[in-house]
Amino acid sequence: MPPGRRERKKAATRQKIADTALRLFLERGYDAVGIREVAAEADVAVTTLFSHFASKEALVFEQDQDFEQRLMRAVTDRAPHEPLIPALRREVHALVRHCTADSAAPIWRMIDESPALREYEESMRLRHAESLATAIAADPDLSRSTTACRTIARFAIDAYSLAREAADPDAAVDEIFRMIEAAWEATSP
Amino acid sequence: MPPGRRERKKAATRQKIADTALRLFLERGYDAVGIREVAAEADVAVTTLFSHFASKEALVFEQDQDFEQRLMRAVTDRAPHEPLIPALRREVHALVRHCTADSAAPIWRMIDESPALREYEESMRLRHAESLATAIAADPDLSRSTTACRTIARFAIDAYSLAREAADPDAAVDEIFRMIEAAWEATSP
DNA sequence: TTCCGAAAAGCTAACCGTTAGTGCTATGTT
DNA sequence: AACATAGCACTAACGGTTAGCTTTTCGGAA
Repeated sequence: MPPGRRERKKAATRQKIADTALRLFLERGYDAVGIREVAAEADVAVTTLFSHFASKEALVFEQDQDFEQRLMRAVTDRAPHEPLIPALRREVHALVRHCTADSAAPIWRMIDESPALREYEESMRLRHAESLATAIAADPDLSRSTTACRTIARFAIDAYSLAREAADPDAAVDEIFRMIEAAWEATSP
Repeated sequence: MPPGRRERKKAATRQKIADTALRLFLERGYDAVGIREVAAEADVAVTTLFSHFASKEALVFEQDQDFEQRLMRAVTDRAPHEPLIPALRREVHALVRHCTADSAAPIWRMIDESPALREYEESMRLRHAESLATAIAADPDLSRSTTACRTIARFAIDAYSLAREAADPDAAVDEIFRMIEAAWEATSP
């Protein structure tokens, strides 16, 4: 059954809000644009805006679920008997490249300049680390302690976060993952 | 010259605000107590409260600078030629014990129950990691890359954060630091 | 001692993100 | 055709935070 008119309209409203918000934020700065302004420009009521997005920050990180699912799939969908760490490294490489692409630069500059957005992203990363830890703990090939799984998941997210800020992001991913590889091997029986 | 009356009064006001806030928060819940209420109970104006504390959350994490300085001193004040990782592990052990002591339990329960406080603490941890990374990078005995220093600092903070939530915090610190030790050795030439 | 400049504290009034309450309108279903 | 419901709008408010301005209090110089 194809999506009905109702769902299409809802999706369109959501998209229009997100597009309008991002445009205004990039034009005039995140902090300088109020929620009431975004709603007016998108021609919706403030309450409608908040029925689509849980907070002002969520307007910026619209597709953060992609991020989370890609990390988990890097673990669950990897080839049989492929070791964990290289699979994770490959995915983190891809994510970092995606974030450091020239087209994404203005958005990340905006995020860096707003403490509220930075805090929100930090919080998001922790959620992602928890999901990743669950995926790792669920793999029967690995069978490490809960603490080891959560630790490696945090380390992988740290790699993403640190590499994004490094002068040479690609090299930073490799450098950090050499450390993560050693940490992971230190947990095997 | 000993501190004058002015500074003593200022410190007393600050302390009274912090004590009142913590008492009210523990009695009736962080979210259930408003800033105006804290100010009234401490007998100060709201603006005075905000001249002493940057935010409502900062009322709870009053002495977070202690935390930051203890971590940095564990690096800078360690015995000559003492390796880095054991010194860090010792300090993280102490910090975790301090936070998981019975007397601190109600405070951490309150923090766990409030998303705003959790986010604030996450943000604090990142700041602490940056300070720690600076201290590590400044040690001439170590001479690792900037990325390696920042990575190890993050890992140490992760250890603190993860161990605090583990069933056996002491054992978790040891387990995670075995991983950190391996990661650190993977960076030596 | 007296007086001045500055720091601390106060008051008012607002801004901004967010939510509850209520009702209207369009859509999918019977 | 009629009903149930999801989406949206509007108003009004709440709570954290800040700007602007006045008053009090202290430290030191005259």
